[in-house]
Amino acid sequence: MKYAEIIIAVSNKNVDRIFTYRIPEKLSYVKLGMRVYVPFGAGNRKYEGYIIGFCNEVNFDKNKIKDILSIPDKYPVFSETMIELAKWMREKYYSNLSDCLKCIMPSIVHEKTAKYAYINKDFPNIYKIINDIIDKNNQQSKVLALLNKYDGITLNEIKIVAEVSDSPIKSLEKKGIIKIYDREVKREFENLYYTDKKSIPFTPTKEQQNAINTIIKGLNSDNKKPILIHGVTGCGKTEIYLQAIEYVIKSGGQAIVLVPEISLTPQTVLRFTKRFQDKVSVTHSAMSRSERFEQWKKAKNGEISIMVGPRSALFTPFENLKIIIIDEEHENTYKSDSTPKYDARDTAIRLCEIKNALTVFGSATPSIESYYNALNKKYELVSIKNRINKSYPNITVVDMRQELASGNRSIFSRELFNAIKNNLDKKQQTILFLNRRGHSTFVSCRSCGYVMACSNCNVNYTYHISSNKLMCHYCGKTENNPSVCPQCGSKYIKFFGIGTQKVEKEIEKLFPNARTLRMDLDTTRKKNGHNIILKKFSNGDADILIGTQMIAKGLDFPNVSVVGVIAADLSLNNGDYKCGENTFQLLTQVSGRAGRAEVSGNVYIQTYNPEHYSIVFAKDNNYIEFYKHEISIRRQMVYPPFSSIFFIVFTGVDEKKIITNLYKLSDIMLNYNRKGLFEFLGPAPCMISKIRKNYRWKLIVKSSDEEKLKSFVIYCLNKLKENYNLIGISVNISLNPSYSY
DNA sequence: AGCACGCCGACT
DNA sequence: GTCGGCGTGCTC
Repeated sequence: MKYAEIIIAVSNKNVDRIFTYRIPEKLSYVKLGMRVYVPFGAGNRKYEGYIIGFCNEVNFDKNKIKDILSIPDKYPVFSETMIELAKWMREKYYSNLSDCLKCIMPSIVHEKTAKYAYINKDFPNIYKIINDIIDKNNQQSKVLALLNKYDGITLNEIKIVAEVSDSPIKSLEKKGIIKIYDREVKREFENLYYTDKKSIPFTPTKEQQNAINTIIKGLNSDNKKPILIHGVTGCGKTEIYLQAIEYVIKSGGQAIVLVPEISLTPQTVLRFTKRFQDKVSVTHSAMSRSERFEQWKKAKNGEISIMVGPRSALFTPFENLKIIIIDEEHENTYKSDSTPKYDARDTAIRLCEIKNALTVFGSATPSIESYYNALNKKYELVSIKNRINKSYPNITVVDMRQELASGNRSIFSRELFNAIKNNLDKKQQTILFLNRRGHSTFVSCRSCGYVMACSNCNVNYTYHISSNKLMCHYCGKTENNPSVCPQCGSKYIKFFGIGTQKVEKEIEKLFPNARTLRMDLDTTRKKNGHNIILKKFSNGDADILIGTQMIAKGLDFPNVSVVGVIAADLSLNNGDYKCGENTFQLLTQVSGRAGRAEVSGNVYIQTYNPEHYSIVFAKDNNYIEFYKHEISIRRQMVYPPFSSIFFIVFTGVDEKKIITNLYKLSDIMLNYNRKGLFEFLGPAPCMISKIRKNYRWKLIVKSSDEEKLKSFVIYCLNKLKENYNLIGISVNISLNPSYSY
């Protein structure tokens, strides 16, 4: 072949296409999927490129063709399969091919650099020159004023904050007033997982055997359907995975196991390393790039057969991939929030289609979408109803309205208080859970439990301290903050806002002798913070563990017999159509922490909404009834899976500018929505309406036709870009995001 | 992304 | 007229 078809490693829609280069004689060994360096653009600047095809003829001016410069690696960094997968991701997640390929490639090869600008202090009389330019009040002065304040920021930040194109920055560099350097972001690592004594397969229960048989049948079928294993907590799902993988390995196949987050599920991960020892490799976020690259090479060379890791482990280059297992399928960590915004579940299914492999999802509380797919025969459903050697905890729902009526204004109900007290006396451990997710506060009545909600959206209002107003974060509607409850007239209607620190202080006040540990974003920020806290707690160095949802996941502490949910309402009212689902999943998970071994468990769920379906069905441990209720709401409100929702987010320092342009976009969309195929909500401020001086507003578009929706949104965005100047606005779009923006 | 081209206003 | 600054369009 004379020419190579190359994707340039530049993240920009304008260059998101194939460029053809000549293969020089000395580089004739070049292979598909290799990285290359090529001259590109008028300056023949050296760029990285990826070979995605070859050809002998071109249909444009041959004089334009340039030669490939060099090949940096000994082997291809992705296979034909991965190129196909990347092409699919480009379409599905509205991104460009180079970003998708970068995402799939081992991370060692794409150095993460950013361009930083600095004031050139070696330049004679530099500050006099700077002040002269600032006085002239031109584009360059904006750049310099910014650099004067924050020396050494990225070019991207300058462009956004100072609202300039790159021309004035370039001019300043040419004059020698500023300098621009590439700087690399580096990471440290620590090896946390090692192979221990080999574990031996258990004899499966009837239900486990049935699940294993279904997987084996699926593996041997030509027409593979994804399998959803819906199994109650503690039903032995991991053993099913282990035995299915055993089968795969025996027939020479390879397996990928995705887990939500390694640091939060160490016990599950150890089950894999114990069973398969050096055949298995684990990747996690604390690993260095070179360490991960080692694992990548081992996988490529067939030295390992199993990869356990977070969603990025999906791109492990196994030649004989036969199965992808996604544990805790409902977790939102399976959706990426950086470009390309892929969903590991859809992407796994696509990869399995290409590879003729089998996808297996597992969860005690499957996502509504997945269970819907299973009931509609898109997935095969396997249900496991019995726990192994474990009884269910006793779950008590405590009505906090009655506590208030009885004069108890503490954050602990009398029942939970007594349970903690007794547990301390018995020297058993307690977990207190507070879902402090999201920064928003909602307004509710402490007498009757009424929650202020938007009539348009069936979504609760968010309280804005600055304006003392209620606002719907879906459609933008505002209302005054009521002084009395519209339902019962009580004056105890106010916004909610307690955090884990407050819970810790209360415990110290009420139980001065109790030893407490707090686990949340603040206490785990430092390296290995999770493990230190968890180890202390499992060693019995503390009586009470207080934490956010990070303590809800698959942890197993045999001595924990009381679990308290301080305010189940916090996750019920986060202004998202998924909040009912999230609450049910969270309560089920948290309850699973109590009484896992000999000790029987008691769970106390404190709430102002004891009759809310998410709480009622979590108490009864009844996923099926919960699903029926939730799916009827989704159908009625036309939320996923009955529609697709596009979030368009504008971010920028100039709030007025992002709002006016988002309204312009909304006008364009309304104008082109002649057939009424699309439904709009907003513009409205994002959940977190300002991050690092950048305001964030969103527009939501809904439709039952995902393909039409996608092309409509892209078409309208292009119209906006053609007619208005969007400098200083960063446009972010994503489909059915898992968290509310 | 980053380069050249061509337009435009300010200044000799 | 000329020069520097700035937006725009193209890149195998």
